[in-house]
Amino acid sequence: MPKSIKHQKNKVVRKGKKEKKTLFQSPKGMHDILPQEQPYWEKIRRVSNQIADFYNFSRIDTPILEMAEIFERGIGEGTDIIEKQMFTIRTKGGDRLVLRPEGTAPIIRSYLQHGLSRLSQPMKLYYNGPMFRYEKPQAGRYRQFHQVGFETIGGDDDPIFDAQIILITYQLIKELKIKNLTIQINSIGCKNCRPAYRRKLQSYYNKFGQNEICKDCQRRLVINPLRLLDCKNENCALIREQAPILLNNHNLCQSCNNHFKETLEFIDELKLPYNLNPFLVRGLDYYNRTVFEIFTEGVNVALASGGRYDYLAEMLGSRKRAAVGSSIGIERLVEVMKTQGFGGLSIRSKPKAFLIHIGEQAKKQSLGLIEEFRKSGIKVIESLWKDSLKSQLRVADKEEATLSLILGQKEVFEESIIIRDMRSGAQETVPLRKAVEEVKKRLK
RNA sequence: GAGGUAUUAGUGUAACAGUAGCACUGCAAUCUGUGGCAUUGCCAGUGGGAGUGCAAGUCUCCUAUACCUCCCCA
Repeated sequence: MPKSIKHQKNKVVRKGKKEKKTLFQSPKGMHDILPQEQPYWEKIRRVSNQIADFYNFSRIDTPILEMAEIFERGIGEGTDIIEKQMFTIRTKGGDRLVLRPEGTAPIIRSYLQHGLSRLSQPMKLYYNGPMFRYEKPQAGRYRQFHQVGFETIGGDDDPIFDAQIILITYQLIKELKIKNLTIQINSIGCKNCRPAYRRKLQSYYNKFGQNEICKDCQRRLVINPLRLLDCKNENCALIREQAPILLNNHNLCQSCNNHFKETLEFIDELKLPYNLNPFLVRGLDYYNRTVFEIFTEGVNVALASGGRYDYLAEMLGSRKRAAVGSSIGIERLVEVMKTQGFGGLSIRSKPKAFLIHIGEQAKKQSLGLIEEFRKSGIKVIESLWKDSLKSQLRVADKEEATLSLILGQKEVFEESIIIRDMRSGAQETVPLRKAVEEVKKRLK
């Protein structure tokens, strides 16, 4: 029989037998956080809680959904986040709700709504939760992602608040043993000086023809001139070299200049590794003055970013209130922790003892016996579905139990139990009613 | 939103258009009262859909997802 026919047969048989089922997947750009990844997340939660507690930041949680307008007013109509990246829901009552694309605007909304400005100022708040942006996913860029953020709201605009936000953001990342961090920092001025600078920049770029400036920059020139400074195109980079810079020539007004200078002085004092980056601009409209991003070596996206946003409260219908904050991308941290070999993380505590049963009677008593140990705070695990002593011991070994407790037919009859030291292999039979006490003694 | 690459058991990988293999993991037996080692066996796979062809993991198209360069951003 020729091969070909045989193959054909096989194919028919295979297709006839198996109807292919398409399994469901998580939505595009949205991921499960599996048990083996949880230790990283738990570590980040723990470190951020500790840092927040030490620096006296109180936790705040706001809804996942907010009125769309909060972001439209705060982040800015011209930005990608608003124009293309919001998941929008229309309620039956006609409200436009969105899955929050970031955490700061909702917090200001909450701060204003609940009159937190009447408590002692500044209000120091932190949050940790999922954010949503409808965009094309890539490594380090997801449709659902998580941020931890710190906000200092109210009081005056003392640059020491800027420095403290930068410090704790930096320390949080450092605490996770992420190496070679650098802080990029810049000041983007205020309502008084930025418009003039923006015009200056526009007129500079307008000197160049369409052939000299890339398409993106031609668009930026109209929509968001500050972003011109950010372009990665080679020609544009050349042009940029001669561009007016905010930090020079009194492009920043006197008060912004002083504010930035003082901020840097505090950071110098802390000896944080920063670079003055006059080309750093942020995509969100609400920023003014200090802006910063934190990077680790070898990753070209920021792990964290933030800045001052004194106008946000005003944009949301209140009066101007000094505020500065930061947000940290948890997925990006996890990714770096993995690649930089942050090992040895585990959430579950190692079991102290492992209960092995042999025979029906022992199996019947085992759940109750484990409860005795739980009451005494001793972690006892088991594999009660397995019947053979061997396989139960094998599991005990794999789970790295210190002791094994063997309850067999003979022991049930005698009301005793065997305690086996898993390292030495030494074992001893003790009365069952003294089991907890004896295990405790051996665990010391 | 624009271009590009990839997708083979749970994981990591191999296969010139011609028998889908290996390693780890898991399960089990060797060994129904003593683990780690070992041996043997078992479970499990070409993302989905169409096309070309005697024959498709391999070629073509569509689709889904992931990733890369942009846009933008945590």
